[in-house]
Amino acid sequence: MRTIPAGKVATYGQVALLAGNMRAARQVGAVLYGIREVEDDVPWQRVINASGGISTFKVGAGELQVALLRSEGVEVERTAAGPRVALRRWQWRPDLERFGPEPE
DNA sequence: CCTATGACCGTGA
DNA sequence: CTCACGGCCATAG
Repeated sequence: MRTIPAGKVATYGQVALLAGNMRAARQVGAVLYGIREVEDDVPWQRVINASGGISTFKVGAGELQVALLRSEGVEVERTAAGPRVALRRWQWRPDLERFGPEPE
């Protein structure tokens, strides 16, 4: 997760894949659940679900995540279904980094 | 060993 | 766009 660049986001499944098991997305979330926000120095805020939404249920954590993402340049829009990020544009694509920004 | 659970995912209606 | 379903697999009990 520390390899995810600031200003980009990754999905749980994506992280799971990078970790070796594409189908262990749930475990990724389970790990994040136990993260010590400050001390562990991992950009947990860059991990969102496959729909571009925030998955945490911890009160306040969602707001914090949105704030953190915005502070690093990621656009988070407010929809009826809650905060949402356009993966089309903000998802980290390790294999495409050298091609520059994704054009919408 | 067996069941229930969950910061998930993809597909199909 | 929304919703339901089935699949996943490490953990906890």
